[in-house]
Amino acid sequence: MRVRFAPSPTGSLHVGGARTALFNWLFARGRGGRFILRIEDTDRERSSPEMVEDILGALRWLGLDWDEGPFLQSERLDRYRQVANQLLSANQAYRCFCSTAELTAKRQAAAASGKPWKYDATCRGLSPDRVSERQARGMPSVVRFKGPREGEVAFEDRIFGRIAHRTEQIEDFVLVRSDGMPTYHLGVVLDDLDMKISHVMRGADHISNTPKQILLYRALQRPVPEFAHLPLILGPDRTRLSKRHGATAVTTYRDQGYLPAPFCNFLALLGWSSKSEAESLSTDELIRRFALEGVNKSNAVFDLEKLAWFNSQYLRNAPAERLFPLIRAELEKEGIWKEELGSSDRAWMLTVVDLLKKRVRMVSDFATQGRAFFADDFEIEAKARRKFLKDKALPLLMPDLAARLGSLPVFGLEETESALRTFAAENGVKAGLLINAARALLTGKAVAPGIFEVMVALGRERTVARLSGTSWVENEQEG
RNA sequence: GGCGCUAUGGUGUAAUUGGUUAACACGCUGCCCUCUCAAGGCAGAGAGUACGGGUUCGAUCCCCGUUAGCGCUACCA
Repeated sequence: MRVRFAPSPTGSLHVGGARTALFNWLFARGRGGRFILRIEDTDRERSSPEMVEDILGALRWLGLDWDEGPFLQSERLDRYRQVANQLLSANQAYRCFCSTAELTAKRQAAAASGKPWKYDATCRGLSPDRVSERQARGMPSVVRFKGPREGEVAFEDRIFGRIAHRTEQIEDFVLVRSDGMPTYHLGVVLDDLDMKISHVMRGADHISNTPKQILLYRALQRPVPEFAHLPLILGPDRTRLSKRHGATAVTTYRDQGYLPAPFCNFLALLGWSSKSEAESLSTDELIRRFALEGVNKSNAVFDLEKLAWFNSQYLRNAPAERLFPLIRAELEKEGIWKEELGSSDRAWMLTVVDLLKKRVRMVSDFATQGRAFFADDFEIEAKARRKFLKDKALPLLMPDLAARLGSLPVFGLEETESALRTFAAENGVKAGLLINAARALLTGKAVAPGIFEVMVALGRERTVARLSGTSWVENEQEG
């Protein structure tokens, strides 16, 4: 069993492409097949090497490793020309000299009068003499497939079932452009043939192209592979996902702090169902369960909320150890990484990660939401001030509380809690008032882990320093 | 316009391939817990399966039509 993913490098890898790649990969990994990567870069204008790099990078990030390739179509040009010539001499293709201008004029005329249009096969019957005469004159030409004029092309799609077209509605499509480059149709079938692809799994936007390709297989007298077309991924407005809908490139999800495993998990469930109750599945489970039978036919809407949920699930359940390198990268990005965190303070760092991971949605949140744990310079966010630092009694109470905590013989969870609560009782205020004020002062946030866990994590020294500091007071009085 | 495909709560999907009070997850609402926010627990709203016809004792499931959406209709893939 051999499958492939064949993106064209005209843009970065988008979520639809990633889903196609993932399905192919899951299919191969689940049944001992080979996953081949091929780059369809025959469109010179729109393809670029940078995009090839982007795509490879995105696939690596997703963890979709390939067994063969990447093969570039631009390196197989001789092969396409050879077969095109073979088709030409077998009278299964012909040279067409119609100019783009002529063609578009005809097409527009047809459209204007509401008539359907397909290439009118003007050059199909050209005599060999005329052809060589025109070529001698240097007239540019393309090679068109000489399709059958009657009959039917049908195939059994593994997902959509039987799909049939009448051949007369298929035009004589172009195989080789006037610049000598093959078109998509020639490229795919030849590559899939040469690379011995057994299952062609791709987006449903190719479903109407398949009959053309089958005609080519027939002309070449080669067996047709299995086809499995995948429903498309749409934006919230049910139109095809595009930049209009926000982020479509998988690298932007990577950069935003999503993790590959939950990202794949989410993608896998777009158009496919494991038929199990649990949806949060590891990559291994996805591999084990994936089957073409579970793929459905209708297009799916990309739901960011659910993706975020998968991500937070994964984060919450992941061992701190595994998250460590990712968080380190985020801290470096924020400029608050310190070498000790990787050595002497490593164990401490892991406990902080365990503390934070339960209420985080993205990896980047560790560096933003959790900044106060790793750095002493942090802002107290406006929301925290507003919610927790307004009380007039606070400027007097907090330094005293700090002193009380500072004098504790043991600085643990229970000790800090009972110290704070008795302090509150002595001063006739609710513990919550002090707790929340401490939250703002210690973390700079209105949202944080349990306050005594925070204190213990920060340690006595930093806790006392932050609680007794008074720089926040003036700001409050102004506001 | 032509051709093709699809159609279950707001979203993703289920429903022993004709027999269920139409299920699960995300999201949403309320309550509990509580030091915030999550998480967790509990309760709940939300679809009668696009619409209309058939077939059948019985249709989410089979057939036809309509509508809508999507795809293809390039010397783009």
